[in-house]
Amino acid sequence: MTSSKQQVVSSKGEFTYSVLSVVSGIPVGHVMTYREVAAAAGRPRAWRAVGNILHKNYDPAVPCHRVVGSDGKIGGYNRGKGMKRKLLAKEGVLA
DNA sequence: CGTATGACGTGCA
DNA sequence: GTGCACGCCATAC
Repeated sequence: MTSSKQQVVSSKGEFTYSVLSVVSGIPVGHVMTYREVAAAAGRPRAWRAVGNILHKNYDPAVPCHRVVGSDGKIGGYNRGKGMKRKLLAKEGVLA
């Protein structure tokens, strides 16, 4: 395969790519906290950046609505906090 | 390049 | 029980 490196990562850090990958891999009916996602991405101390990444990431393939705070509380959502809450309730994650 | 922010988390008063 | 302040990482401007 040719040589050199291919920039398969869209111009973003490896950490961002991992976070999006992990979030997109969350099964329906299950939620992960920002801390868990950051840990799964390889930076258990970067949950703060995870929120930033999701906030800037408008990728529909990333169910950021399955990512909640440590209290299982909804933080925010690039499409509307109400929408996130509705999606969680629909999946049975939220009462 | 450097600065400031951000969808947070935790501890302490 | 509640509120305030600090710390941490990465991104974007």
